[in-house]
Amino acid sequence: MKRTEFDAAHEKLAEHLRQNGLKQTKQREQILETFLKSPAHLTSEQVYGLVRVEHPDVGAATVYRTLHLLCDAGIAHAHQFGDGVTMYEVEGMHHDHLVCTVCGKIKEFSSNAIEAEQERIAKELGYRITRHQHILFGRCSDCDERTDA
Amino acid sequence: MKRTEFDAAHEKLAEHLRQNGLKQTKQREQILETFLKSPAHLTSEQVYGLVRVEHPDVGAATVYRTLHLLCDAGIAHAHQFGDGVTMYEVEGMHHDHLVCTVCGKIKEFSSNAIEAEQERIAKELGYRITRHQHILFGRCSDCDERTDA
DNA sequence: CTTGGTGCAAATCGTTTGCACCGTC
DNA sequence: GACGGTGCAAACGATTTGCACCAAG
Repeated sequence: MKRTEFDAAHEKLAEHLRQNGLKQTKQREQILETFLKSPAHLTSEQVYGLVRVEHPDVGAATVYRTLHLLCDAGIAHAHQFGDGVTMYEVEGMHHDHLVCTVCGKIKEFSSNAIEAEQERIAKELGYRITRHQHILFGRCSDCDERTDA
Repeated sequence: MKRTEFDAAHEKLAEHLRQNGLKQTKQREQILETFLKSPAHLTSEQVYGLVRVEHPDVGAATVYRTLHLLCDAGIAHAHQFGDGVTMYEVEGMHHDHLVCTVCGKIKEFSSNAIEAEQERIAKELGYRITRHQHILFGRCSDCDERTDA
C-alpha cells in the first residue's frame, strides 16, 4: 500500500471523527497504522498482537473498539468466516473469498455475473440487498496435492 | 414434512449410529423429532428451547452434541449467518439464503448460473470446492415499506 | 472543564468439556 | 459388564462492558 493510500485512510478517519464529534487519539492512529501495513486478512486478535509489538500499552478493548470504528468509517471491512472469529481487511473494491479448509489461505475473487444474478434473485424475491457474503471453501492446489483424498 | 420423511431421517440416524458404534437413546430420538417438525431455520438455543417444552429433563449439552451428530449423519446442516450464532436446518436439496436485516426472515434461493460460475472461478484459482456459503443480506419488501430509508 | 477515550478486570454469550452416574449393547 | 451417553456445572474463547482515571476539544 502506497503512502498516498495511508494518507487517504488517515484523512478518512479524521473526517469520520470530526463528523461524529469523536476525538483523535494516538491509539487510534497507531492501530490504524498497524492495520494498514499488515497482511490482507487479520483476526481482531492478530491486530491486537501486532499493535502491542510496537505499542505494548494499548489494551485489547481499545483494539476491538477501534476496529469497529474503522468499519464505521468505511476504512475496514469485517468478515465472519464461519469459525466464530471476526476477520478484518482494508476496505477496497468489493470482492468475495475462497478459503482453503486445510491451510487457511484466503484468495479473493469477484464476478460480475454472480453480482448480476444476485440482484436478479433479490428482485424476484422482493428483497433489497444491502450487502452479501459469499465464501467458497475447499482445498487449494498445494494442500490438495499434499493430502491423500 | 410427511411421515415418510420422518421415517427416512430416523432410519438415516439409526444407520449412522450403527456404522459408528454409537448408541440409540431416547434423547436423540426426541431431539431429532423436535428438530424435524420445527421451522426451517433454528438456532441451537431455539432447538433446545423447543425440546425442553416436551422433554424438560434434556440438558443443553445433549442438544448441542446431538445437533453435531445430526450434521455428521447428514440429517442436519449448520449455518453461520455471521452474528456468532449457529443455525441448523434439515438437510435437503442445496440452496443458499437471503436474510432480512430488519426482521430476520430467511428465504432460500438457488441458482445454477451461480453454481457454475463458482466452479469456473475455483478451477481458475486452483481450488477444489467442498462447500460454500452464500448469503444475501437486505430488507424484505415488508420491512422496506415500513421503514423510512 | 466537559465529554469522549482508555486500560483493566469483570461480565457476557454461545458453546464445549470434565466428571460421576445411567442406560444400551 | 463394558462402554457410550447424559445432566450438571465449570471451563472456554472471543468480544463487550462498567468503572475510575486521562486527555482531546
